[in-house]
Amino acid sequence: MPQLAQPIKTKKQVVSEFRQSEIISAARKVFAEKGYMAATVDEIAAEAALAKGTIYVYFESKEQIYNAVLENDLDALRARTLEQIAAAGTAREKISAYVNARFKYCEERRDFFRIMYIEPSSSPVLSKAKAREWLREPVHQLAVAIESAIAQKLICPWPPELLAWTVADLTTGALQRRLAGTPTTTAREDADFLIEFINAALRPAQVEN
Amino acid sequence: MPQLAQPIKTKKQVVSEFRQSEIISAARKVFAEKGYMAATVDEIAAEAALAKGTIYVYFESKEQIYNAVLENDLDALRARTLEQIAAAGTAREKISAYVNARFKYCEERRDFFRIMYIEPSSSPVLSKAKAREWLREPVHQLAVAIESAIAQKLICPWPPELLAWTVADLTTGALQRRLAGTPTTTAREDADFLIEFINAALRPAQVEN
DNA sequence: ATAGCCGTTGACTGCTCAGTCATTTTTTTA
DNA sequence: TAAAAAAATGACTGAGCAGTCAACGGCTAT
Repeated sequence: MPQLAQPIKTKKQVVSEFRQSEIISAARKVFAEKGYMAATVDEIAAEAALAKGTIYVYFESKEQIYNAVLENDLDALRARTLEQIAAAGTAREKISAYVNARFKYCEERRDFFRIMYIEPSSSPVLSKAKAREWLREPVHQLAVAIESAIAQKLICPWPPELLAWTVADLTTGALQRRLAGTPTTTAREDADFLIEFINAALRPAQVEN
Repeated sequence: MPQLAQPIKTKKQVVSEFRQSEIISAARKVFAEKGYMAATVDEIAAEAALAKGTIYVYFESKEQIYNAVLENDLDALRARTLEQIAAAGTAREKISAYVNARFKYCEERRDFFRIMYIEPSSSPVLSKAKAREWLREPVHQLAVAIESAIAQKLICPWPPELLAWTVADLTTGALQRRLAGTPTTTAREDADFLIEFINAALRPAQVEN
């Protein structure tokens, strides 16, 4: 029985993970189209080119599949957002990085954003609440950067947390609008507008000395 | 047979409308708690203290009940928002009026806003799309006012439509956040922050003459 | 009082779908 | 190549629920 010492993952685990990610991809597509409730496990199985029974070998329930999709994508989105924020220098640049990261990810992962924003959801595990949870850390990072920029009098002294959430709201709102209809503007234009708009609000008030 | 000439509505119609509004109220509550899919017509019936059969005398389907709830409340919200915008003088005041009208209505109609914003929805008639439709007119009114204020050089020349939608996004975002968690700030504080923030972004750029 | 009308009722029907599991197919091992 | 193990399958079951309808009771008119 050839027992290789190195591999941490057995072949079984590798295959299992591959199947899981296949199922997740299929599920993402179906959930994005139909929403949680209207999507059926049979449809997910068909999309994944598997029988329903196979799905239940890798996941315990429809709800677990849904959670796996969300957690998978939310994790990636959060990681990328944090990375971009960290790479940026000033508070203004970090805000810009936040907006751009979200816009970029939204373009790449249309289906995931449909689930998050447009989706007729209705899962027992409110996706809205989950999304907000995953937003907390990036938004907090923005707030920290904003706070220090205020201390240095670089920007207008708005409450940092509130301002950071406002940046998030503006981004979310713009993306939702883009996903809902057929946008007349490019993503770049929308993102640039937001960034300029926020920057305008951040200008320190003219001092009347 | 006493036939009063005046009444336009027959007794039958009055009773019918009364029952419909009773059912709508019950349905609003149940839909806000459970979302469209998870809510059952039996629950709505129980909440309205009626038998399920009676519900189907006044509405054709669960979907029709849902539409009735949304249309009823969206109509009222739009009417009120337009009214407040119209009553305000300057563009800045109109923006202020918009934000305040939404905040006020949200306080009064918690359940309706839950359906709109938090709700695990999943109806065949996407409520998100409906809400956006009903937003169009108020937002357009803002855009018109903004456009003329820009022409008068009262405010910074942002694209009017985009700016108006941004005001809507900020309001929606703030309200969603309030509904999702237990807010640490008062509604007044949140609304005032938004209004000040927007006004700051609208300051005409300092001219370096 | 009583006949007839009409709003109300809730047990019932049919359908959809999540989740199961005995069977079949594929892969591994010897 | 054959036996054993593992993976995949899809027909089936049971539960939940939208929508129906025959029967009921309370009100009105005579």
